[in-house]
Order: sequence, then C-alpha cells, then structure tokens
Amino acid sequence: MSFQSEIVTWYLKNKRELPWRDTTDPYIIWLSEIILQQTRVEQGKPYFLKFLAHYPNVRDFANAAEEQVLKLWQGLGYYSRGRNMLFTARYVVEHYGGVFPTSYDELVKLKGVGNYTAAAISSFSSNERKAVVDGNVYRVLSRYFGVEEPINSNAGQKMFADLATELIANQEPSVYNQAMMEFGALQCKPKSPRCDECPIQIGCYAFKHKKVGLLPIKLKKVKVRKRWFNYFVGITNDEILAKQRTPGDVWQHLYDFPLIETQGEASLSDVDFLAKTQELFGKQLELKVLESKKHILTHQIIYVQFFAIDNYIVNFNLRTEIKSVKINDFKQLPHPKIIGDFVEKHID
DNA sequence: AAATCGGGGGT
DNA sequence: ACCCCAGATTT
Repeated sequence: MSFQSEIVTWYLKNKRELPWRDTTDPYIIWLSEIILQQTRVEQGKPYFLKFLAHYPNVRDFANAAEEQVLKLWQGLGYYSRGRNMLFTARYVVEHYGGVFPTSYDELVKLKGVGNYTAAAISSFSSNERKAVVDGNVYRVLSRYFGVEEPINSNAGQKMFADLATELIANQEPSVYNQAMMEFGALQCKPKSPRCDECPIQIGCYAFKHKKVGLLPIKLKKVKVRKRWFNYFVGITNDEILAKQRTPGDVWQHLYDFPLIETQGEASLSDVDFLAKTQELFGKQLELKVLESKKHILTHQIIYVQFFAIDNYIVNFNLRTEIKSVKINDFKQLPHPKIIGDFVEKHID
C-alpha cells in the first residue's frame, strides 16, 4: 500500500468523532477552522459549539455586535480571529448574498483565511483538491520523507507545500486531508510518538535513522519579554473604573482596568511608583495589594498586581480612555483571561 | 524574513 | 523550562 493509502486506512479506523466532521456546510467548517488555528481540538471544541449555537448561519454571525463576539471568544486567545470573523461574515453577506464561498481562490481572499484554512474549507466543503499543510502535516511529512528543511523558512514552506500537493493527487481530498492531520495529532505526535504501533514505520525516514525526535526542524525560538502590569481596581457604589485596550499591544479592543506599567516589580514603598499613582488618582489615594499573579503568553511574561484603591479622584484629563461603568455592564464586556478571572473571583 | 498575536497542555 | 497546537497578519 502507498503512504497515502496507509494513512487513510489508519484514519478510517482511528478517527475521533468531532462535531464539525459530519457537515459540508462551508460556514460551519469556517467556524471550526478559525477557532482551531493554533488551538488544540479539546480547547476549541466548547467554543465551536457555543458559537454555532449563537450564530447558526453566517447571517446571524454578521448581525452580531463586535463586543458580543469578543465576549464569546473570551479566554481563547488571539482575539483578532474573532474580529476578523465578524468582518468576514459581514463581507460574505454583503458580497456573496450570504452564500459562503467554497472555492480556494475565493476563500483565501477572506480576512483571517490563509493558505491552510482556504485549503481546509475548500476540500472539506466541496472536495476541492487542495492539500492542507498545518503543524501536523509538517511533522508527518518531515519525518516520513526525511525533509530536513526548516518548516518556517521560505524554502521549507514551498518544499512542504509542493510535496503535499503531489501526495494528494489521486486521493479523495476531504478524507485524505483530515487523515493527515488526525494521523499527526494522534499517532505521529510531537513528543512520544507511537512509533511502535505505526502502520508506516517501515517506510519512515526518521524512524530508520533515529531522527524522530529531531524532526521537523524549526528555526528561531521566541525571546520572551518580561512586563509588569499594575492594575487599579476602583469601585464606588455600583460602578467600576474600566479601560479599553488600544491597538499596538496585546488584548486590543478588550477591556481591563486602569493600568500603570513599570519596568520592574512595583512596590508601595517605591516613591516613584507612588508618585505616578497619585498623579493619576490624587494625593488622598489609599492603595492596597489585592492579588499578584504571573500571566504567561507566547512572547511575554506579565507579572500582574491588582491594587484596590480608595479615596481616589481620577485625573480623566491624563487618562481619557478611563471610564466609570456599572459593574454589571463591566461584567458583560470582553476581558483578557487574567481580568475575567479576577472579576469572577473578587467582584460580586 | 522576523515579529506579533493567547492560552492551555504535554514532557 | 521548553515545545507545540487543524496559522494569519503586520512590520
């Protein structure tokens, strides 16, 4: 049997039941694929079900408010995906009369849809012969065929794309694509792959040359930036101080609290830090540390401190983006995970 | 070509 | 601690 036939046979026997697998509706597939970008199936699944329940079709999605979409997205990360989805849903209603496109060439023009996602939607919805190349496929191809070109170099991307295109010839595109990804996810895993019970062990370059742990090759490790966020929780009666995050930084468009970022851990005994807080909240300000946490992102480690503030006067001229909103309204807004967790734990 | 964008899970 | 996840977009 060929490499492809072995993979497909393995797939038909071992595939998971997933809620987006038994449809050819391009809208539903689009929903699942955007959610699953850089996201594990088990993490994305509840979000997929939630979004489908709220927006059963692309017109429902297009009619949503951006803050509602971001609220549903809360906790999933890479929030521009949610905003791009809303833009694309409205675009599809406007330019395609609400009929979601199924061809690769149309799909790849949509905001938030790149090579991978266009190949996935087109092959799953209309069986178009476009090979998906995601992290799973890189790994399976790299190991089996011994491709040692880095998967994140230009040369490597083209090499893997060309190889994947060759391999999908004469295959059933929808099934073959899903088989490759499922095989990578369950069998040819990044760590501790199941080589002992692998149907294509015999032809595998990496297994033969004991390079399974070395492939695929990936360049550059991200250098992590450390940051210190000092949040100020100001509550008077039934209102709380809120701030919407602006473009050019993490969590843009989401809502958090008034913030002073420092270059190291801020302390109430630090006169410099105290001066900044008084500039923003007045001389009578009383501060108290509520909680300290470490929040880890891909490119940043953020040390977060939450301060309760009393007897404060907000210098709105200094920070015009700060608003005072009803606590119940604040809870309805989309927040970064660390803020959402804080609110749930500390704010009644 | 490199940097940026989250949060969670595996080893 | 480090790597990866059904990647895309911006710089």
